[in-house]
Amino acid sequence: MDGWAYLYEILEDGRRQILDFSLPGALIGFQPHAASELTYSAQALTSISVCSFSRKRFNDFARTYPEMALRLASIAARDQYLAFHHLSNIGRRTARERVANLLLELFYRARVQSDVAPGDSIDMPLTQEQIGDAVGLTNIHVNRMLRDLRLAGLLEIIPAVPPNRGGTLRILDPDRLAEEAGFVEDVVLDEN
Amino acid sequence: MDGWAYLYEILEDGRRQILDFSLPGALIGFQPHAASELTYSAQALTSISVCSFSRKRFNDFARTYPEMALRLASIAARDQYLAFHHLSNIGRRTARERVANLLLELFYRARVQSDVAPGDSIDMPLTQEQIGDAVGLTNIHVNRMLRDLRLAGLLEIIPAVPPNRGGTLRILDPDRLAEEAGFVEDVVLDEN
DNA sequence: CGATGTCTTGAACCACCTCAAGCCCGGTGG
DNA sequence: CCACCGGGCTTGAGGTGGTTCAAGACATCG
Repeated sequence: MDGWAYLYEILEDGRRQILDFSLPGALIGFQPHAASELTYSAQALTSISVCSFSRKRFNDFARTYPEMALRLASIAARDQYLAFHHLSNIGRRTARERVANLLLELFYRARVQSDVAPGDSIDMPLTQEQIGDAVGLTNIHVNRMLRDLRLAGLLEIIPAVPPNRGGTLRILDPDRLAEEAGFVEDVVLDEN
Repeated sequence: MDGWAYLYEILEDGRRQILDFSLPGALIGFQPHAASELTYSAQALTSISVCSFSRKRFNDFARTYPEMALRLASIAARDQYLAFHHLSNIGRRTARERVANLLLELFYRARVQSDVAPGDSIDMPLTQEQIGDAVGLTNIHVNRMLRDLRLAGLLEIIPAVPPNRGGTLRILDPDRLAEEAGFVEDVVLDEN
């Protein structure tokens, strides 16, 4: 309902992949076939407030209100769609494109759910290491890419310090950045 | 209902990312919010037979049979789960691990839906370039990794030649390969 | 029999990683 | 108040995993 979190998976040897970021309105942990355990988990980036459901009662509810179940399927499909875009991003783009793409995505996603003027800045409580783990890069290389993007006059980013402090992103030239990153805005459309 | 296909996305400049492989039983193209266009498409790898639904009638059907809608949500959630694993694979694993992981995943997925004995070989009508596009590598490097895995006595793979001809994969030592790839079998559980 | 597409291998290159050092800042304890 | 510490940012230098370029082999197809 409020705040940011991220979903991640840790590999055997400690490597971490961030799978998605959860902004207000997100549905996480939905897994109808109760048999299997989830192999990924979630971590809050800010103070967050959530609304939790009992899995069983949630399923019963969906069964009696099919419109609800369809909506559920719709949300899952959209999340999968987003995951597909992350796949293309990580699998086939350069480091620079990857971070630009991620930042644009977060920028627009943050904007749809809380009206922010274009060119404005948003709260983005991410550390460079987290950005790296989301796009498959080293924190160090993320740092260099951010520097380059900053020097190119495309964005301003002020770092997040750990205990809930700050972290701000301002996209100075959304169109040019989107051009460079091959970013398409529709990816991020509202889940309605 | 029969045959293999893959879902893929083409970037502006022609780079291709394969997002998922569709085996018999898969549900593809489900996108309830009819507004937006899909930015990815599908391509058959073999002769396939499919069963198609009108989107509207499908939604109506789900509305009257809520159990069906829930099942839909369940499938979508599972597909998302799979996409997450692909993200970890591409984002955080080495080339060798990536191809090993993909081959193991396909091997087990092919096995659950058509009973194949363990250690047996399966039809796998993939070209090395397609493997590369699925795991974010060059066809050339995929070739080297396959050679290494073959020389390590982990698998045998015979290539697929384009018009529906052949393509076979035999995993010689599934456990050792899974160990090396960090592969967990549950990922691939039946969608029931 | 040439054309096409894939597999295969070598050699050179480069994008990104690893290692290492220094900085800044906020928090903590003396 | 200051010394210290930890975590994140920043930058440099060197190494490497994977790419790019190039060439050849082998099958299938018309």
